[in-house]
Amino acid sequence: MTSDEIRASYLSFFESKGHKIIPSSSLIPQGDPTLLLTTAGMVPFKPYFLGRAVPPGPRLTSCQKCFRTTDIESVGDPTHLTFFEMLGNFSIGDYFKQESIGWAWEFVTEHLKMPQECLWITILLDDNEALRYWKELGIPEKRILRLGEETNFWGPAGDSGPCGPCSEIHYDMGETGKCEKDICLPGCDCGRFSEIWNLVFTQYNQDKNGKRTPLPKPNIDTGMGLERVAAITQSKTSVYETDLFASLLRRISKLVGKNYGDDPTTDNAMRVIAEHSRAIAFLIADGVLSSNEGRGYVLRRILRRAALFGRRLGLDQPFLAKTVLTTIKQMGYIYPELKQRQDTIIKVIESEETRFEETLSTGIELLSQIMNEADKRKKNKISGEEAFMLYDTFGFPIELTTEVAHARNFSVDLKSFKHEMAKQKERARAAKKFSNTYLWLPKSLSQATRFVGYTKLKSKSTIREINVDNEDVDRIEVGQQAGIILEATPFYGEMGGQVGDTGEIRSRTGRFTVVNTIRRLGDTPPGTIIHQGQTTEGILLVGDNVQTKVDEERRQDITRNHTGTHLLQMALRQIVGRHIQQRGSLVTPDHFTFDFSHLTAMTPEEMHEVQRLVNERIRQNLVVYDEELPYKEAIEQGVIALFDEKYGDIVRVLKIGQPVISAELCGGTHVTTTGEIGFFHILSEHSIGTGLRRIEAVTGRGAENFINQRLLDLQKVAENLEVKPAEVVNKAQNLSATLKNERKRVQGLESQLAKRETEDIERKAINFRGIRIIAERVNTTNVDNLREMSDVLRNKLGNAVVVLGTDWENKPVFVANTTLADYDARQIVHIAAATTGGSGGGKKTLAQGGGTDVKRIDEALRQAVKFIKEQGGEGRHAQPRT
RNA sequence: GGGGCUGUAGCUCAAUUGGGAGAGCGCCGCCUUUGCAAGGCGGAGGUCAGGGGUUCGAAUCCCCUCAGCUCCA
Repeated sequence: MTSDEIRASYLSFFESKGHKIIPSSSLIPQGDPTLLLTTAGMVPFKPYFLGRAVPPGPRLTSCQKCFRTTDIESVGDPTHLTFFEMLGNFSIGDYFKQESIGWAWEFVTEHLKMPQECLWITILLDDNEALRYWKELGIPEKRILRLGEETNFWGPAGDSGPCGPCSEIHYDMGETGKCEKDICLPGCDCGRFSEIWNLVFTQYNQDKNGKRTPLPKPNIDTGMGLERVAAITQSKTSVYETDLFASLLRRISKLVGKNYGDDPTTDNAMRVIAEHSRAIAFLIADGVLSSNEGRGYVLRRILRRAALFGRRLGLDQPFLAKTVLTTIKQMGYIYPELKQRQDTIIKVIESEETRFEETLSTGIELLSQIMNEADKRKKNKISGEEAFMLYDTFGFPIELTTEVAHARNFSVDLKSFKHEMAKQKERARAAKKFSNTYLWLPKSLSQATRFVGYTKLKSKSTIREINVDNEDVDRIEVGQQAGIILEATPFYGEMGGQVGDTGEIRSRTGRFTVVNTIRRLGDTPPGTIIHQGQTTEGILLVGDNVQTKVDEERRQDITRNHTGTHLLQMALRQIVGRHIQQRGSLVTPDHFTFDFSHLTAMTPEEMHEVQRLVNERIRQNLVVYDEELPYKEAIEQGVIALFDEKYGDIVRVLKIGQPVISAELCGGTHVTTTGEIGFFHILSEHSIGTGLRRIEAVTGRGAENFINQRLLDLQKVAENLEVKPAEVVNKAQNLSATLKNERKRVQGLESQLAKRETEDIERKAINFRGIRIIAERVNTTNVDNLREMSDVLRNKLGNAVVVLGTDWENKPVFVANTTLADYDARQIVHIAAATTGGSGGGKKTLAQGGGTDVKRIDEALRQAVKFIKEQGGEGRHAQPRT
């Protein structure tokens, strides 16, 4: 059976058992910020299991793309994978153990046609219920193993939540001859047994103390690895020999010019490249861009690892685009996102691969420097610190350090390298902070708050809950801070980047000022809306009828900015490229930011063009309206959805224009026609990380304020330059050119003056025991000139000690210059500078210094002369230095 | 989120405890010469990424911002 046949047969089998087929969701878990990547088939169904969202049916089945980072370093051996496909069937409070076990057996034996005598079962020690169902199917008890909780109990994820025993089906591939144990059974690591299917029976809820209580409606969650099953049905010993990898390995061996299977080390490297090529293609297709954090970092790591192993096979040119293309070709018709984003995938790979080449060559350069240094000291060891520095700061892989070092008979202290690594990890862990999210979880998980704020900014409602300091209360009085939940509200709770509303809630007896509105975490939209603020009058009670009123002006500012983000995204996609994807946004009353995926900085022309297009759309006064659609239908229509966002089954699609120029899934508030936005202006565009850019912009009143401020600034500049605003640019250009010329002219004049002054001073030289001493105050204010003058004087006079002082911006400055061996310019300048309350230094032949008291410059020079005479006073012969 | 490194002439990079901004290549001019990266002499080109601080004095030390590289979570 081919892998395509297995996939199709699994899904149709469970469809025939009343399951709804759910297409694989993104590798980026939706609505679950705690997970880096989708690691199991059940991840997209978690909200259903937790009762947070209504499933499309009680029985579901899927073939889910999965990615596990834990085994990255192990990839290359015949068994480990980072990317894999997981087949699964799920019961959400519907069927349980008996059906699950029966169907699993039926599918494996009748559809996959696996011989019964090769199949082994494991169950949890005392799970006699599961045992009974397996036995009823005719499986001999000797092939059913009872194992402990470490292998056969699942969850909870974290410290509490749903969990339960599991039961696994293992396949016996026959004696490998490699096993050294007396009895070889499932779970043995010799490779004889392959775990193909895990049936999880979630029947308990575990609380934080570890106490388990039975769930009223237990669930089923199963997972069967497609790759492993394919290996068995195709009678292969490794997943890499299946049809899933065949064409990839063929492509790689053609590139490398070596056969797969000839040499174990080569095979290992080829497997790494094959595995990572698949993973790279799927990660990028789901919107991951290479970066130095989070998912992007996972992508970068495997991409570089693949490139590294390619080098080992002698590939010195970028090659990953080619292998990844093979994957796209093979899998593209099952996962259309691969084909749709092919261009982006190739682009990302190529840029990352060349970047890695650069990293490697600087690393090799640095490493050989280190070794050259060590050679000089007759050492042939690279310390852990050095190896870690190469890795941590320059990204040079430790494997390469070892490799290059060994080639030159150097050893690497791997032990202390690991120690440095552990320290780094500890630092990162210690720095992990708690996010200051609102902690209150309302006790009554009643239905979501009805949001009426799309059309109204005032409404009547009833108080459902009040909370003070994370505890439910019945009433609040003046001055108390609290959170309030209403039956219905026009207040928009912070979501999708749009900040919460402010305003007030009034009852007959009190008034509450809302300073922020948020939503309860973990809810799928629309969620429970919580009004945060303070009682400003009287008292409010649970059950009170209230009048709500949103701060209208502020809301309208927010609304204009929010529609602005949609227009901006439309314009970016049209002008910069279809690959532009929103990665986040922040919409406040005064401005908004829009983050998007893009590899390079935008050009000024692009910015200008985007701005022009958005403003044109505003002037066209297009109608803005929303529609409610099933999620799937919306996606099929090509509506833009955010990757990280979790959407309900029925989604709100925000459209602009007829014909439509923009359609996005969005829960936010918007203007009714684009003309209301007034004006749009981009404030800045900059990088927020590799492949990520941020645009900051304003609309409406914000834009007006901004433009006014700019015009005012321009007016002031014009006044200062004494020209009309229109002439400011010319004037400024002229001024700076003039300034530059003037500076040069002044410098020329000053050095001319200095030259003349030098001649005057030369005559004032004192003769002293065969040398000439000059200690003079000069008019030149420029320190450079002072230095030059001293040079000239010294050269002209021959055996001379020159000290010059001047007043530079109301501060004394001194230069001492001599080439005579008996005099130290540093000491001389120090005496002079100290006299004026400062200090100085430099070289023995030329030193400079300064002080604070300009009135003492002359005194300082006298002190310097005195010092010089004392130095030379011992009658030694002064020797000119060469 | 927490670290490390880098930013100096058009390009590649120097500049020792803080004390005179440099080299090579490239560019312009002149001379010499016609042979493969020619030679000689002369010249232009710098807000030392930007801002603030410490200091008599900052490319150099401290803080912030920007840009790039990199590791950890």
